[in-house]
Amino acid sequence: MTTAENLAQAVTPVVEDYLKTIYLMRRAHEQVKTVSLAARMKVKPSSVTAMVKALAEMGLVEHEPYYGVHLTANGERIALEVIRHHRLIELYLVEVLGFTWDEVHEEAEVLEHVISEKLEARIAAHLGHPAVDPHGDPIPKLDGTLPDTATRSLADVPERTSARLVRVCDQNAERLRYLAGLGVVPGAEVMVTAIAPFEGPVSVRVGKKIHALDRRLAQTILVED
Amino acid sequence: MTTAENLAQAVTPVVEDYLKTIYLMRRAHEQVKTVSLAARMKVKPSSVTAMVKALAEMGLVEHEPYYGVHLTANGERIALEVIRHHRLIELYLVEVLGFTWDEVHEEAEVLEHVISEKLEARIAAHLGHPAVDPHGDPIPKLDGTLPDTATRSLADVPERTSARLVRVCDQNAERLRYLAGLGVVPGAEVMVTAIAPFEGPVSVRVGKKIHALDRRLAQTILVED
DNA sequence: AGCAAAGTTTAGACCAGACTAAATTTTAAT
DNA sequence: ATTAAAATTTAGTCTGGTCTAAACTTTGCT
Repeated sequence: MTTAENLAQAVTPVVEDYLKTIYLMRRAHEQVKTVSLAARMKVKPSSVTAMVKALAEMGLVEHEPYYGVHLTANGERIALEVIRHHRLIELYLVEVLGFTWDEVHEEAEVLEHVISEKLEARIAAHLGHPAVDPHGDPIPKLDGTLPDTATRSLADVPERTSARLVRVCDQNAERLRYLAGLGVVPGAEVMVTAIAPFEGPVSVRVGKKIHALDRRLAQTILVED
Repeated sequence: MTTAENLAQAVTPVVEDYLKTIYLMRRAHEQVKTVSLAARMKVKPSSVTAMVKALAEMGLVEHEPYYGVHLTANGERIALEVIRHHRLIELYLVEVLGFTWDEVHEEAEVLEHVISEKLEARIAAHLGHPAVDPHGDPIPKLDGTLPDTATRSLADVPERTSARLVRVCDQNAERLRYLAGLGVVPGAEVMVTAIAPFEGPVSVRVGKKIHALDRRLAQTILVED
């Protein structure tokens, strides 16, 4: 505080969104560069340049041009808080208010920025301090830690092997409805019956039916290790 | 749509707040003039001038300088929607998540602008389509109507008469906690034991205890007709 | 090593919504 | 009828966040 950092800016919803996105991209082992961040945030690269500069001045990120952005401890704390809000809200909407898993992302996307810590606490308590949201995404703990979930995808399961689904890393509503229709949801027990060559589809048996899933889609579906 | 009104602006949270405030002030029979609206919105009068001009261009209000602002049909529709959100959220927080009535106003103040119509519907259904919020404030119906509640206040009840409390028109958290501590909440049955002269306090018996309430406070407490 | 493509930043504009300070208009009190 | 006080508006500035267009830097391919 000896330096002239008194000019601290506000952590607005937009700032929270940038931090959240940076966190999630790094977590997914993507490079967080101006262009890729712009694509994720649906803004132009020049807007990212300006915002990253502001975030750096707030002490929330560090930026190495042409290399990437990463969060400081403060930035990460905020990102995890927002992600915790998001995932708690998603689960609450499904468990308590009867939403389906394809409906909750958009709703949580705005609510995550405006709920108080008190409301967050009540929601968490009401849900019994859950570990994962309806998509199987882990919910950051209050202490700012985020446990890892499985990293093995359905496309990595050997043919003729069973696996229990734990997570679906996709927030497209139509695909989520499609998967739910097939019974492909966290918790389901499935058998991989075939994996076509040349990046072809992955066939799985759910109950008595067999469904062929596009390889890229199968890669977003994670199974228990 | 033949005129050049295609330049329609967005109904932002700030716009919603102005409309809501204008509605509530008129409903309370207050004049809605630049200065009084500025005081309510906690902005400077010049900001109100600018915003009222914008609202008028959007067709949401009409403004007669030195006389007052009033809502158009469209403006009123939006105002009532926001008030419906606000009051449903307040009740939900109390009934489902264990909030107290003094905690919910601030929370609802931001949530009211961001919940979807779907979430509003789920909340209303979950609560059984309630008529009033925790303060006894009526909840606007889906059809855009807002039933009146009682208009007689505790200060209008004759001495040595009983009355049932139906509404507390105060959103100050400390006063609400104070009143709750006395048992002065909607639904309570009280007896007015004395009304002091010269705008003096109103004494009420709640259960076995007698409490003296400031006249202005008593006037915010409405009783059944 | 040279050069095009890709990535990044700068410069300048815009919008919403607030502000201050100054001007203007209306009201109300003598 | 005058005039002081109150109310309102105008003019210009600021901030956060976006944009386009143009410039600049790095990377990577031949």
